[in-house]
Amino acid sequence: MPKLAPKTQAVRREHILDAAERCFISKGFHPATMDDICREAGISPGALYTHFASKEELIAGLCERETDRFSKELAKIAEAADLLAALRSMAEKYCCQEPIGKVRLHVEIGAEAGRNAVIANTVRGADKAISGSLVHLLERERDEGRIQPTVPIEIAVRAMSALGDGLFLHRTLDPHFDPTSIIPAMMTMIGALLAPAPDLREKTGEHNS
Amino acid sequence: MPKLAPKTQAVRREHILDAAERCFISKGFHPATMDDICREAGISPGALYTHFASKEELIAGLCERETDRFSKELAKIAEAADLLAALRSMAEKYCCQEPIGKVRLHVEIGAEAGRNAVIANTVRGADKAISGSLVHLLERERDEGRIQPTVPIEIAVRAMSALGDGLFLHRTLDPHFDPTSIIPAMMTMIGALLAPAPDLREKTGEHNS
Amino acid sequence: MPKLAPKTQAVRREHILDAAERCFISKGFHPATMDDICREAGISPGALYTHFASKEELIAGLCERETDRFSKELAKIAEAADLLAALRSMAEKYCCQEPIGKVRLHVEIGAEAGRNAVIANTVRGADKAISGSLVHLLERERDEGRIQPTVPIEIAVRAMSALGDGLFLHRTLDPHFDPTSIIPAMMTMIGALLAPAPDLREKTGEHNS
Amino acid sequence: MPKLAPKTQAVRREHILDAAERCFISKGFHPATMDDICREAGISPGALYTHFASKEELIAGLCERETDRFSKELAKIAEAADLLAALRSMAEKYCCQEPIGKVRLHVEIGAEAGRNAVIANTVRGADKAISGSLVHLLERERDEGRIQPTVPIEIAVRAMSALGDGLFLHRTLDPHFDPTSIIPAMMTMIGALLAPAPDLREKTGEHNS
DNA sequence: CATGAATGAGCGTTCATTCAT
DNA sequence: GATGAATGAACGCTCATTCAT
Repeated sequence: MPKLAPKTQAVRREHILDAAERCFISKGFHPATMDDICREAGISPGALYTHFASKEELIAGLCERETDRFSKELAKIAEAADLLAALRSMAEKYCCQEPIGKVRLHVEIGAEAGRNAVIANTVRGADKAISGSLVHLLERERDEGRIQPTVPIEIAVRAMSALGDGLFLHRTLDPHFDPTSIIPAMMTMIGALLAPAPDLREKTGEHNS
Repeated sequence: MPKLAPKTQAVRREHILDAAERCFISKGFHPATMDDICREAGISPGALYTHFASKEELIAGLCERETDRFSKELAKIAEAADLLAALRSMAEKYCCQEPIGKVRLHVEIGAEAGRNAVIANTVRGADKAISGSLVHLLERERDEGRIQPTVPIEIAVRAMSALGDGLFLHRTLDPHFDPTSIIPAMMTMIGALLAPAPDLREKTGEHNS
Repeated sequence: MPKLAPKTQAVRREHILDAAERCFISKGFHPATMDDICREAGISPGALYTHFASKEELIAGLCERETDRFSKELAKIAEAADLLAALRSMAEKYCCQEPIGKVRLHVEIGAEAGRNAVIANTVRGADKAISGSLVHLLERERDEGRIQPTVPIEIAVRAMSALGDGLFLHRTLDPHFDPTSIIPAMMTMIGALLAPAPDLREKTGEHNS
Repeated sequence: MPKLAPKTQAVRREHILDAAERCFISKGFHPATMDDICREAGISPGALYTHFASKEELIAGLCERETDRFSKELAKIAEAADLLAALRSMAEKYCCQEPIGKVRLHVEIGAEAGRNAVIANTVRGADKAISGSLVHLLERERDEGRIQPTVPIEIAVRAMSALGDGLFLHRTLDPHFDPTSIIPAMMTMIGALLAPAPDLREKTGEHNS
């Protein structure tokens, strides 16, 4: 019996990942059992384990897929002429429009990464990919003279990313919290980061001294 | 053994909470078992359950304790004359000096809160207490004319808090990440939030239109 | 500190027994915990254990009390002139009017007796006391010529008692079952037992051949 | 390991049921643990739980099996020409020959049914099946003129069944009690029930008025 | 390759009983 | 005598993973 055609393999993987995602979102990472996922995917445990060696590989797979998807959207957004408008779109997309179930799963994966090196590596890889794109985008902007040359880009990206992730945590804790309400404040912060106001630089402006 | 003096009771509770915290920090919330905690505290399961009715009450207890401690430090810091300096101290204290184990636990509790209403309520209560203090602090500053009257305080506090929590998530994901490196950027962002630069308000200034 | 006055002792015992009975009836023998009983009685476990050395002594105590009460009622009923009418009263009292909670407890105690010699002995003692009274009653009836001299009294009492206990089991299994509906049939059976009809003796009449 | 043939499944179930029955009989329903049963059956807890979802399903299974077996024997006995002889056989079979362990378990299940609706339903179903057969048998006898048309069959069956169950309770309480000694009395009672002696009907004859 | 029955260590929690105060 | 905190063995059940078919 020859190996399954790679394409079939990939399709099956996606199918399982879909099922796993639905289960993780609806029940949570720990409460969802491998049997739940098998049932959702309509396959047997043995079949699942030929594609993913463990529960943690399932989240690893989910992370990668999510990163790919997000990177593509990010690339599209990055083509916009106005940087701040593009960043605002990203914030709205990522922080506000993401369904609460995915937000919760995202936080659960973060928590899990703190204890599990395999997951931590995967998540770190995903973060690097996305942050890397952003860094590239900002470097281009800087090189083309659209943002201050003194802006510490890596740090700015980290701060922006932290802000977004923090919003995820807040959405997890309080389902009534409406993230759109702080988009303006976020833009103020981001704007300040990328083009520090001269009058503030005397008080707080360590990052470009 | 007549009723333990309330003080002794409290001491015992603290003792158990200490043991639980050590276990949760070293093994994680889910992997740490009630037996681990009993062993660490040197008591029997029955004794533990006379003080805490369940594993989730243990984290509730930990949350409350942490909130109390943090609130006290916050109060002390808030007495400083210079608001931005005070906020910087807080950021350093909370985002940078917190040991990585506690940071991880903090994120795990956040993740758990997304699935468990009891924990969610506890954490929400803790957040409210701390955010409330910050709101009061900023309102006083505003009333005394030290920050712009147009600043939307609740939102600013939420954004600052999200920024801090996001840093926690980043520390969890990457143990090599040094949070002190973005304190300056954080201060830029916070400074902008509390006294938006006029030249940015045209571009991003929705929050005080 | 001198021993508690015997009377106080007895009062306390009754009080505990009352609480235990309420708990056993409402929750069942196994599900009711010693703590439930302490709470119901308003005393501490230590106090309970000075009066009853174990959970099984509690049911032993309950059995004895019940037997005493029932014996007294039986004695009163036995004074009636008409034997069959008296037996019918007893059947109604014991099989029909007993509240379902007590019926259930009675069966639970029977089940427990099958595994626990202490309880078995107590229950056996209670049964003996009651059956003994009935035997005496019937012997008197026989000696005074009111029932056939050939009736095997011990066996008849056993059969009557089994019939009553069986009804308990049926009430336990089916809460909708109305025991009054079979009182007439029971009386037919008891009547036949005490004065076997000559025409039946040819077919079934071993017991007085 | 593809799906086990239904037959193999059934064999496995029987094997587990056998082990459970041995454990319940030797230790009692509550004291016997799931681990005891696994050890007795030579399987792991997980394997047990693929066949029976809980401890209570195990007794449900035992009840059904017992009912099936008993129904078959009852059917065989019912073919006998002489009704009273058949009933006597049944009484001997059911009340006397049943080993004491099974008798105890039977009573324990009855006690449990008083507190546990799932078990109560199962037992009630089993009772209905058996009583139903008896009712049919007696109706046939009546229709063929072999017992009085006035006999209230349902009630008679209930009374006979209660008598048998009561004997179970007595055997549980007193292991030295010999149930064969009251078979004759039982037959007298049953005989009276099915063909009430005219001379008794004036005194006790409510059931066919 | 798929199947699904089986594994088995381990979980959070309970509760009759004890005994220092 | 009373108190109630403490004990600790035990329980029913779960579930990620394996492997014979």
